[in-house]
Amino acid sequence: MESTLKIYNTLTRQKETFEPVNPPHVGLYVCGPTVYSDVHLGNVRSFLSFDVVYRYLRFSGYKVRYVRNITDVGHLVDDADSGEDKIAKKARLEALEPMEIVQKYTNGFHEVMRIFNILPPSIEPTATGHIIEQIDMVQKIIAAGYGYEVDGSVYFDVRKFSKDHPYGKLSGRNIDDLKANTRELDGQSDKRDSLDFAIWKRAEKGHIMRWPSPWGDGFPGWHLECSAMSTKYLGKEFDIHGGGMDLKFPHHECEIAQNVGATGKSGPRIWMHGNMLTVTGRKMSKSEGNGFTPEELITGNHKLLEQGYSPMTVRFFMLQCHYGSTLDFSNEALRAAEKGYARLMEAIQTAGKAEASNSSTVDIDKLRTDCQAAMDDDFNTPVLISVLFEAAKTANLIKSGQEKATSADLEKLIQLFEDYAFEVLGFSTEKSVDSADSTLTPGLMDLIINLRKSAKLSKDYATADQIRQQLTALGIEIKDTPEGTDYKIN
RNA sequence: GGUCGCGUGGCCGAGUGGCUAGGCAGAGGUCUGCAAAACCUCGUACAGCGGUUCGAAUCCGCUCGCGACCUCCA
Repeated sequence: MESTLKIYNTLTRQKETFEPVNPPHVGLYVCGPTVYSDVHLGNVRSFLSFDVVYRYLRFSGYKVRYVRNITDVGHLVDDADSGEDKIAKKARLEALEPMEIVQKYTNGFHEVMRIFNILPPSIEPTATGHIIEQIDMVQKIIAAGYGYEVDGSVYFDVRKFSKDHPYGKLSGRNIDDLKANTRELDGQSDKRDSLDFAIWKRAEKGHIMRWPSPWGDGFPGWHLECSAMSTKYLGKEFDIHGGGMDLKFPHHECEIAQNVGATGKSGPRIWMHGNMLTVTGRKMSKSEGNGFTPEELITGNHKLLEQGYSPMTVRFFMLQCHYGSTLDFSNEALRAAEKGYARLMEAIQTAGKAEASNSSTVDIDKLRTDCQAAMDDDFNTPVLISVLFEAAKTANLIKSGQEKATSADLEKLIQLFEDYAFEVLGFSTEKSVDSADSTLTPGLMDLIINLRKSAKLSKDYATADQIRQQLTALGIEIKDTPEGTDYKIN
């Protein structure tokens, strides 16, 4: 397969032509959620970005194994090593079993993914399900000389590692700067050096989540799971690793060090980082408390929200921005997206109703080429959407007879929308599907429209307008066109 | 403080040496009994100051403003 896809690689800071390690297979790993609280919009943006990456790779003919983990252990609540496991803490607060917390928020996460039409990954491994693999990796790191045990905990020796291998390349740091700027934290006395990070942590008494290990009861370090699971399912060398920009350092930097330390290989060839969602210029984050749950977004029940927005409106809104740029949330922008999305979907419906001609005045192939070029250029969804709007305009012009298309061209146009709007961008039509009414409604609407038509023909505009008004009140929009009357249920 | 990034028309947001991004809002027009929808036309924007160049929003330098990471975060 000849690749025309270019991807911006954070590691090299440039766009690179995508060449899979083992074509036509592609290994894609994305850092998943920590399931100790509800996902917020910023999380959704990240998973959405990589959903489109996954979709486009598949669409381009690759056989993609997409691994997105569930972090159900290992992140600490407070400062690094002195803290208590986030999930364990939440469990105590809510008087639940840790795994009950994990299940609850995992379910919630899946529901949110479903609502936003984000595809499930090929494998969704959990950290707790890969303790053995993680212990194994710790042992390999120790054997390679980059790990040391202190009193039941194992740390990664960053300084020693950096003598043999580059450390900090991904995030553009050098260890001397880091050293100078590292905060001195309580409870770090076990470490030989403040740059070092835990890969296995001793469980104190009362710590609920614990597993036996060669170093006593404990739990895996925060960065280890991704290294262990990506290696297990995608190999020592694979294609793409994605995640949020905020994971670049230290999380991804540590992952690389662990990979090299344990396997001799650095893991992914390409690192992709999605940028942050901001609210009035500030990063939306859990700690800032400026995010919304998806439910609040959809219902509009949040102080920052002037109204609710449908999941597809949000999806469209986010994809109108490149994944690598920050995207600022605002009601005004979301409302603009709502209208734009509706117009696009409307035009796609229109394409299906257009009449074919004997000849064409439109160039659908050009549109398709443009769509591909947009996505090939580092998944440039905003440009793709702009091309889809051109296609939408084309559809409208064909329908109104200002342009002509053969039936073959109409087919191509419909297929273009099918491919790029639905399959690649993952939009879906949100019409309220009420199966019982779905056959009745068109008949009723024809009846009503014909009544109004009769009224209009007899110049009884009062009646005609009344019908229109009352339909509008019911959420049905009447559209008079030169070809007749159409309607749209909002 | 260290490292990195950003600043585009009323709003959102692509582009990154010369060729219309696109959406929303606004103005005018076509169509219509009217309205809506659809379509057409329109704004001639790139933080500021210098420099490189035949030519810069796009490259370089400086200034101002904003942000991210350096601590769990997508």
